[in-house]
Amino acid sequence: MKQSQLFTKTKKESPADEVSLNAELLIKAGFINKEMAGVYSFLPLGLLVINKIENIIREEMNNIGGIEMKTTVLQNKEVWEKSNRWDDEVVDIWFKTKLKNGGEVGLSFTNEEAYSNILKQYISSYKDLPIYPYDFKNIFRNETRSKSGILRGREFYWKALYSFSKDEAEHDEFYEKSKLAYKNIFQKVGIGHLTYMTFASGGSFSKFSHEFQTLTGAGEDTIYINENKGIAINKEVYTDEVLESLGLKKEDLIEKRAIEVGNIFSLGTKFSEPFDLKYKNEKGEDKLVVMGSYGLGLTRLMGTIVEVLSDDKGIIWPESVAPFKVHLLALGKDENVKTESDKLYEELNRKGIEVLFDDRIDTSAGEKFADADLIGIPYRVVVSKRSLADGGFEVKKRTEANGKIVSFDDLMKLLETKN
RNA sequence: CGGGGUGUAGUAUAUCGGUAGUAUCCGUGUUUUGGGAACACGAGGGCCGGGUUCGAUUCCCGGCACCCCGACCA
Repeated sequence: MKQSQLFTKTKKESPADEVSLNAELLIKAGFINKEMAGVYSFLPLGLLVINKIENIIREEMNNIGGIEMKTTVLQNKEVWEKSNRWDDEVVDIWFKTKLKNGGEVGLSFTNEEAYSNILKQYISSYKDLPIYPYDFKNIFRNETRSKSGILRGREFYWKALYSFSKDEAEHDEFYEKSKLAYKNIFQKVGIGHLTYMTFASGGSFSKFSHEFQTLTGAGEDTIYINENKGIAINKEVYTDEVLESLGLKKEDLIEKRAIEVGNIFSLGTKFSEPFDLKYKNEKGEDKLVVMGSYGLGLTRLMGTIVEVLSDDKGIIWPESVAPFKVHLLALGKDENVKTESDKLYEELNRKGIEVLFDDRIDTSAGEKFADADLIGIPYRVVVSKRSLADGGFEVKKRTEANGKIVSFDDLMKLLETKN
């Protein structure tokens, strides 16, 4: 993409109405636009990042048997009454509205009911199980206080998978697989080293759930981590009994602030009962389906990556989720610079290497450098009179202080290698 | 939901009970081009409603919006 065609512009000043680092950087760099408190649009650059994250998650979910679909945002009141979660006294984060004909609808804040209701039509035999449907969708929660930019919004984008298994054993097997898939996801998006699988409360569903918590001061949770074992305990279940059952000792744990980037739950028959979600086993007996839920907020994950990976100049995207792999800067109005940078741009596109080309004519070198640092694309390639005189193109990683001059061929070789 | 704070050009801010200033951004022109270039000219502003006052952007009341702390958080 040519930067001259990208309508977003970077901002020099930090927004006055945002304090959180993720919102500040993402707004300054032109990834998101604030619509109201806790509600953000994703601009071209932001959408590219979300798409990258989405594809990583999709790949991992498909690997463990997930099958993608799409549930609706508008929710049927009657369906939620079955599980007793329509009442505002029970769930206080509903956005609800009226239909013109007088009926009521809600905007989905989670998907258990929708999936249970749909799957009831298709599950009737043990031969139909297990199944693992999931979707990516926008979710709405009427939070009394949204905060921290895109870390806690009223509208956000998430992935939710639900497991439908014949029994506890089959459920447990998938549950363990999902843990590994989640670990892979966080590893791939570049925050694996800061993300701990954390024992947490299972709420009203089960004794425990597992959260994936990324260490950051911007987080909302306090967890106790065991660095050697790579696991943690949420403060909400930090008791002697739990420590003992997990074989952890207090003296090996360190208290940290963290943000929950994913959460997996065993649901048991909490939803299959009210929805009468049963199947016939081999003996012709009716059995309740055993369920699990596996959530992951993509927008929160994107915000977390920014919180954790940036410096005083801007964002430092891991290559796996960066909007582009290469930021190509053409400096000056020299004809050779134009010719060579155009040529390089075309060649990168031809090879399928994602590139943002700063082809703006009247923009100074300093401004282009500052923009490149702020936007945070992994590789910066400079074409200028000076670089050409020195023998080619200057390439610099966002994480490095100084670049080096390389020839056209060496540059292509470098950028073609998979990391 | 409890507490605290803030609303002034697109953005960031200053001052002020009496013609609202600066930077940036935007437009035009000239000179520039390796770390947010320089000069000139130009365009652009007081959240909404009420009150006090000769006069309110400023003071008072109400509303709305936004931020922060806490509560909450499948």
